[in-house]
Amino acid sequence: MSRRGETIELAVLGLLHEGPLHGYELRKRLNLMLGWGRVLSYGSLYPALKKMLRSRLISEDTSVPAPVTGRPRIVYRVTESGREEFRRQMADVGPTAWEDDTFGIRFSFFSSAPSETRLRVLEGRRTRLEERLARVRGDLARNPKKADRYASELHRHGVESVEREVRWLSDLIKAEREHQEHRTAPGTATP
Amino acid sequence: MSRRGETIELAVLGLLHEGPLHGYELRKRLNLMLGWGRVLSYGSLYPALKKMLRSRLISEDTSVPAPVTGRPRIVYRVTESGREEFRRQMADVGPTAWEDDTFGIRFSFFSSAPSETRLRVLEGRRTRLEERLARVRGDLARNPKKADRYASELHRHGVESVEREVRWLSDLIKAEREHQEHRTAPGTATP
DNA sequence: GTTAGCATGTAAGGAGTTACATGATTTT
DNA sequence: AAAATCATGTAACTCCTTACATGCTAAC
Repeated sequence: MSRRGETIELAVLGLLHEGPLHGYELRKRLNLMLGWGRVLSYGSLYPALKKMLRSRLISEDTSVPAPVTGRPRIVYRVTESGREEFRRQMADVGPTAWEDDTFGIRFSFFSSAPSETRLRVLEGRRTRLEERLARVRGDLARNPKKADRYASELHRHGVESVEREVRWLSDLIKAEREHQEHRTAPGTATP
Repeated sequence: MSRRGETIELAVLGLLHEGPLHGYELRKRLNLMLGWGRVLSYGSLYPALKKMLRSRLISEDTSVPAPVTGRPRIVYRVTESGREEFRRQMADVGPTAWEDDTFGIRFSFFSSAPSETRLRVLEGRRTRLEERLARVRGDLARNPKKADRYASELHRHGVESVEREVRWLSDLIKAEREHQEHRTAPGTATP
């Protein structure tokens, strides 16, 4: 169910909010952010930047020479339309917001999202993970002949990892709710 | 670094070792095995099966009618050359063996791999994860201005998850070594 | 009667990788 | 003298997804 989607685009938009950057530097930051195994290639980043230029989400500045090699370095900035797009995407609470690839990126920029959106995305993510746990457990119950040591060990570890993430999300949701509650007038909560 | 690679092929080969299966059933098993978010589409499975037919890794049997719909159901079997290929891949100890997508599949079929290979793959995987931890920690040390609550919270959780997986691997490695030691003559271990 | 599950496929397209191409500077 | 880091790109390709196409049976 949908693992696609402009992963890089949102991350670039978010990073450029903190200040202008050139491609090479951008890739390093992106790798830190997407981290955990994914190493983005230039063949993927540069075409993505060109595409974003064409759709006016960012603008380029070729006039800055690189300090180390004399070569012209291309510095990118978010445009106003890019800022709008970023805001729009960060306020989105559709299913794509809590899928594996996108969740991490959105979470990284959570400070830029309204508290209400944060809560919805966290809850959506938790529900998705709980659905997976339910599915795996159901399949396991219907298919109890699995005797292989390694296959079941992998399963056990997988389930535990997901359960751990669910607990992590629950803590964050709780904190987010408490934060919301002392912003709204106490005693005026929806009954 | 390389997340591609015939992920499905190895999994299909492994599953068919346990007995012949048709596409629809194969997809269900595959989804359980790759689990955790990945839901394989038919548009991905059927062409892969055709390709494997062409390269003679599997053979088809069209003569079996489906019990539920009367429609002809296509049952696949591993060929001898498929078994060879599976053995070859399961004995492989190159870097692809411990990358994210492939590691899980190889691990699932670890019973079919020689104990030596298991040990190498587990150690390779652990080393890979430790390299990632080192890289992330290094980047963090060089870049200490990260003050954003959410970004650093995500990082913390990521590091903890990877550390957990490293501990899991260490336990498995230990068990695998003990298993090897009581197979080789005791007291003859390499000094 | 309509939803869910069984069952197999194709065509178009997206997102990203690998490999190639180039070249300067700094560190080992 | 070699390797690493800086810096930007293109072309070909791969793997996989989405959407489409078809039709039957069982359960609600």
